[in-house]
Amino acid sequence: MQFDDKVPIYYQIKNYLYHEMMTGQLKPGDKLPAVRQLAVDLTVNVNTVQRALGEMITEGILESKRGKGNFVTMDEPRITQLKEHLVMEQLERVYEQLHALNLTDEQIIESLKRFIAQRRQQND
Amino acid sequence: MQFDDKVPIYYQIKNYLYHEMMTGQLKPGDKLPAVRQLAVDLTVNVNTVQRALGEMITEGILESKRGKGNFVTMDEPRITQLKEHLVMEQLERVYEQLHALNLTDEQIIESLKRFIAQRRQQND
DNA sequence: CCTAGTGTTATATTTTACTAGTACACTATA
DNA sequence: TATAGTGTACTAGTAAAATATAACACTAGG
Repeated sequence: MQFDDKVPIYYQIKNYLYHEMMTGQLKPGDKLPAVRQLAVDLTVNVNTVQRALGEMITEGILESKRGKGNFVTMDEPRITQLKEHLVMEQLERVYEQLHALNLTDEQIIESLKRFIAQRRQQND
Repeated sequence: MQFDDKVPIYYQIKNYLYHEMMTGQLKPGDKLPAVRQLAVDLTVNVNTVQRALGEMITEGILESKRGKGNFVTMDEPRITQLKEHLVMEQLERVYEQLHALNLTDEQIIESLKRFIAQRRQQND
């Protein structure tokens, strides 16, 4: 896994795991790889992995069973709820920032549309 | 001024000054308050102010005249260019994050629209 | 000239976030 | 009950950010 120096590794690990869950590669009830194994796979320290998992456990999205492993919660609504929360967080941040740059609501929407259209042409 | 612990103070100072410029409270050619005055106003150290201003000078958005003060550049296209750059930065970040949460391009646009609509009802 | 006001630079210190190493605690099972 | 596999906690090292303090450099005006 490639890490971006601008943001903490543990945060990127969380994002990675969120992504696995949102794309269904990690399903409710699934067991995660052992923390030491994850640490090896991601070439980071066990504590860095633990830091990420610890926060997700606090969020109620993972459950840890000492001696057994870490598991994705069976509480599916909790997962949906988390996703919505994460989306809202992102939207609030970008809205606040663009609003601070003196863009109107309409300009914010338009700029996002243009960005995505432009991005499509280039990549996909 | 209120600072958010999650992001460096010097960075928030930059954002504050950007905002002042984008909303026209700081116009091209305007003189900024003295660094020591800014430090007092913002209750931070002179070096922290200098760190923010230094980066903005490197960006070509501010000009410093030793013994006189710091001034907003007269190069208006540079300001426009910077604004576009800042907007793009925000859009790229939010797009990447929401895409990672498995939202399609259309869903991303829709969620932003809904967010703004909802926000309008509550506040304005 | 001298002085007050301005930006600039340098150094040391403190604080905090992040990461790492290591030892501890629990579970299953052979 | 021994052992391998698991999560957890404690402690320390590193780097970035912020501060404190001071000295330096330029400008304008008396």
